[in-house]
Amino acid sequence: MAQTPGCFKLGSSRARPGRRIDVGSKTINDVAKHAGVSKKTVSRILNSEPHVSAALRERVLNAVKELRYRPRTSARSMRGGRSYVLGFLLTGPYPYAIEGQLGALTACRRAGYHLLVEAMDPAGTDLDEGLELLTGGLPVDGVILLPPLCDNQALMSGLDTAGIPYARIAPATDRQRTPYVDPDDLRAAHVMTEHLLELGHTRIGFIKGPAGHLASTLRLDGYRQALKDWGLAAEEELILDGRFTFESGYDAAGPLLHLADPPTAVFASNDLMALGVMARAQELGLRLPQALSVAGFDDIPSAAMTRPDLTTMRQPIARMTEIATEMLIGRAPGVEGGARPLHRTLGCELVIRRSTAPPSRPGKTAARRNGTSTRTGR
Amino acid sequence: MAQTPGCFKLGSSRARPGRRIDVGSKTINDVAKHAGVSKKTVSRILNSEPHVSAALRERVLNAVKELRYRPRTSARSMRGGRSYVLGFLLTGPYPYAIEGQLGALTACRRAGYHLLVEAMDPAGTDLDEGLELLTGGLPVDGVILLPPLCDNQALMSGLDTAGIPYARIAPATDRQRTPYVDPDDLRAAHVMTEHLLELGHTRIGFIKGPAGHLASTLRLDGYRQALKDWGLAAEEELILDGRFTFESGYDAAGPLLHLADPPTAVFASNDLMALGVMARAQELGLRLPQALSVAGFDDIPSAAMTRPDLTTMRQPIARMTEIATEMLIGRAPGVEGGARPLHRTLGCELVIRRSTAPPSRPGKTAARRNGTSTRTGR
DNA sequence: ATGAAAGCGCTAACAC
DNA sequence: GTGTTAGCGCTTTCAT
Repeated sequence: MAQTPGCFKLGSSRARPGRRIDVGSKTINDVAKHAGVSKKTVSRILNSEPHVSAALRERVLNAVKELRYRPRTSARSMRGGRSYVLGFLLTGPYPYAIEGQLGALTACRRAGYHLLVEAMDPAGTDLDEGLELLTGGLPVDGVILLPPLCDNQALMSGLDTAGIPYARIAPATDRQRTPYVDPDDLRAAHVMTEHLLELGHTRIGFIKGPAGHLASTLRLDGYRQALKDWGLAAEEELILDGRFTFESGYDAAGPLLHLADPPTAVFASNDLMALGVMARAQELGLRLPQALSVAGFDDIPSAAMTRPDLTTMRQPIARMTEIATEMLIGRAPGVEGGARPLHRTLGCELVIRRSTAPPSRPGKTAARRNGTSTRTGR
Repeated sequence: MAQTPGCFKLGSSRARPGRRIDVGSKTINDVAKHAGVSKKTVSRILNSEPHVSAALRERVLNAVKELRYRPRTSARSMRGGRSYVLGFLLTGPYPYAIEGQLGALTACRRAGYHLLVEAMDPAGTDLDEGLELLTGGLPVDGVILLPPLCDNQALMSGLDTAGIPYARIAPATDRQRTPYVDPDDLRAAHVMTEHLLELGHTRIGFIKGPAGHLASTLRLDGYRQALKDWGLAAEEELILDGRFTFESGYDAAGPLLHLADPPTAVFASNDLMALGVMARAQELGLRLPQALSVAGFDDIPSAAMTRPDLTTMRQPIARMTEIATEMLIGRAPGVEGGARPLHRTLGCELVIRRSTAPPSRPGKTAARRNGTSTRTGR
């Protein structure tokens, strides 16, 4: 069979039988000796505790650098209260999960934390097992919750009971309960609607998301608000139900496009539905964007790859999780974090592609209210 | 400011100041006392070491269950050689990364392991920092390497030096070096080409992947092989270069479709390029699939969401990482794993959608060799 | 402001 | 087969 050097133990000055993880690594004792101080002093400095003279601090920090010393997390978490590990829960193969992890990792690396992923059924049937994983073997200092887990009551209660802090991304319920970061859906939908209005559209269809979903509500509100700001009445026949799925967009497009006076543009409140609308429109023989402008929300990878490519709103997923992670680390036990804001709302970015264009049969021009903006939010 | 129950410490019988992770948790001492045995016996049983009587084993296992005891990973890894943590390296927001994590987690959970993610620049500029993360703070017992990291020589050498085992997914180089799992690209491409042949196509274009990429080579070989099996000559004018990107597919489609005798079908060796081909074809006014069949490879999410939706090959990413993880765990230090196979090749699944159909202007029928198969490989 | 000693929960080594 | 002892690398007391 094949050789597998990747799997053999490699020797080292400190290697002992059965100890692979020690390869080349220094301990706090080595640093203390090298700097001529006690272990405790090194520890104090590494944990930025008070009562250390600047002189010693520098000496120790130098020794740390020279020896390329990194404190063993497992040893720290034995005596101390922190594990320096954060949990990231995965509910399924959603592309935004990776982006979220990348953001969380940015914050983790900066703060010397690690990120542990665990799979968890969104329905929460394996809740107990999942919680045990988070608290049992390798207890985490905190958890980052993305939709749909961020609105799972049972999970949140379980975390509360276990005493594990958590920060949420775009939570729809119980918003005062924990720190969270969310996108400015209302403003973003407003901006997108204005984009369509500026193009000259006045009959703009809207496909809603599932009821009870906060983002659904906010995006619809933003749409209504923009129409109102431009002196237009929202016509209810142009507002259809959807469920944030491709199929629901496809299904809603039929009735919408068969209206006696059909819209010249459709704003689907997420990309999946927008793609569905485009698919249906093309099947009906409509040329896009001439016969129909379509706009989405989310900027999923597919958005850039259909023809015409989709105008949409990009959410700052990575930034949101990064900030949420910072909130979590700032509030981890043993760290002062009282001054940090608990909530943060981030703007979205309008990505104009070729699925939106001026209408070929323009309606009466709407009154434009103000200038163009590409960034929404603060 | 808002209340944040998620962030307060909760009391517990064993809670001490600064120790949150102990909430409600039992130690090996509790179990030993409860079962009336020594710590070591419990330890032996939990680590399935030999020399324990069945009677004690049961008693201890019962105590473990009753007390809901889970050994603290940090304590185990202090004394023992294992950390019970595996590393998963992220190079960017690729959708397959999540699928891979899910597969790895399946194997991890089964074996009591945890999965730690770290971001690593595919170019390897932060290689040292990344390796330090893997070996330093929370040392991992092994790493799962997906493309493109699985062919990064510097990274592999670093892991070898650090003595960290790794298993790879679909490695292109140095295949005898470590355990790996890969898809049967050759056979899958053969099956896809046959699908097109069975539909009646005889002029089938092929868009290659980047040179030096093993999958590129194998997929091209599969295509050539199938043509040959059907008694057709591969025409070089139908085989164009690509780089596995949407743009490269789009670019290659132009020359291909402007040929004097253009193909009636195109097999792009990945979905991104297939989407590019479709986009270009539609811009040229071709109706799909009537005027042109397009097939891809990978089954990325977008494949199901373009119109017509894309016929493609689904790779068993989750299964592959699951198996790779098992290889890794089986070979982790302290565990016997000599008998396990080091390499494994998995079949892909042909997903027939509406982008492939019989040609509207059929060429001379090719000689069919054998029956249809949907599953490739073993 | 600094250091010495104790001990976290577990497993390796060595008794018995 | 089973128990005892020691100690992993760190942080916490508590002394100085």
